[in-house]
Amino acid sequence: MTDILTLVYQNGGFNEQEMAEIKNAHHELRFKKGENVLLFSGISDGYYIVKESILRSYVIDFNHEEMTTEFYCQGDVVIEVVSLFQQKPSESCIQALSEVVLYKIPFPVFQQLFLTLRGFSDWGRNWMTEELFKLKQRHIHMITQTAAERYLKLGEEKPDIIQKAPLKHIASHLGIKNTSLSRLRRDSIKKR
Amino acid sequence: MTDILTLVYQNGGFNEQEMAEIKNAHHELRFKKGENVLLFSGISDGYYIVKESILRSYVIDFNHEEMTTEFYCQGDVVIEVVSLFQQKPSESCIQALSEVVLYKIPFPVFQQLFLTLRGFSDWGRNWMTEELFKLKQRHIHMITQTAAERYLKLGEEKPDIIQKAPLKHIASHLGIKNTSLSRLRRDSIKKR
DNA sequence: ATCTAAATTTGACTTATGTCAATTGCAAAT
DNA sequence: ATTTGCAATTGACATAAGTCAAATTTAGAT
Repeated sequence: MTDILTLVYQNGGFNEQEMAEIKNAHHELRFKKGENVLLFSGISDGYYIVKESILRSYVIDFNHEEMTTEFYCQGDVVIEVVSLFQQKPSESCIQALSEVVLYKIPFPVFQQLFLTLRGFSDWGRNWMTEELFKLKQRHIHMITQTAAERYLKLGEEKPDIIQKAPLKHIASHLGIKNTSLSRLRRDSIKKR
Repeated sequence: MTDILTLVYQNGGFNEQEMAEIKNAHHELRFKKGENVLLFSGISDGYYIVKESILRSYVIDFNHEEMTTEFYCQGDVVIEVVSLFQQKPSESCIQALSEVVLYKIPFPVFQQLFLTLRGFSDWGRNWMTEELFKLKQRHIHMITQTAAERYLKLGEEKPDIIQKAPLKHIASHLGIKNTSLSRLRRDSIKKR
């Protein structure tokens, strides 16, 4: 099995020594189901990558309901961008959806890498660029596709989530109510 | 009247000399109504800031319809992020909604600034960070608020747009059909 | 293993927004 | 000033998703 960190950084254009330096900056960390990697109003203490299992990030919306804004699977970078880069209180909460294993770079080490390894800040900017692109795409999908189409799409992109995450979190992430997703699932099974 | 560029860069922590260097990198440029600052599949040739009037950026969605993804008003930074930073063909098109005056930094100059002025790349990262935050907020609003609420919000944040942009563009930006926005406007006037 | 609370499912009904088609308004080009 | 075509409005009806409440299933705690 190829190691996750190699996959994550493979397109950064790092040489062997740089790659080793980056990898060494990470250490493994576990969270139990339901534990929080980052709390509301907490200040991000580092940068994480998912080694195993799934997490979600959520906010409390204007109707005082939880809304899942992101799911994280193996290989995903787990960041609350504003809180990490500007060291401000987080607007969202990041939570393990089951026993989870992460790689962490603590903030001071992260900052150091950013300053000393030119390629690392480039890598970071590219990551942000892609993130912006994905958010724009998501917005387009939200507007132009039905909930059923969005559900199928999530299933293709993150099959783990469809299988393992609780229905209510998937529903809020898709922008529909639990009841609607429940019916959606029933009906899409019927069709087959 | 305070000059736009001062406002745009005031929180970047630049000293006077740096500020002057940045400002000097810009030059003024005009576009006529309907002209494109960036075309589909074009490669971004620089970075723009709105001096006067309004623009929009749009994509062609899965139903082969135009969808306005962003409006730009005075002081806004006009970028197609992926195309600028990765010099890839643009997925969207940026268009002047009337006679428009922009400040431009041509790509090579932009890149130079990025490399030589430490604070400029920091400024860029902060801009991206905020952009990511805004996109997430927009997503939350799209899910939790009604079209009428989103319309009012746009009116508060970008009153210029509500007044000057064509209804159909506002509608597609809000994620509703022209007909629905037309009715929305009628009904909200009635209420008063 | 049992109990309890939370998550999911389902039914009946409501609401926001979409669809389609006809009409009117308006602005650019001649 | 007149024409022409796109933009906006409106009516009648359709549909996706929401609401509320009850029934059932599931997972955690004891």
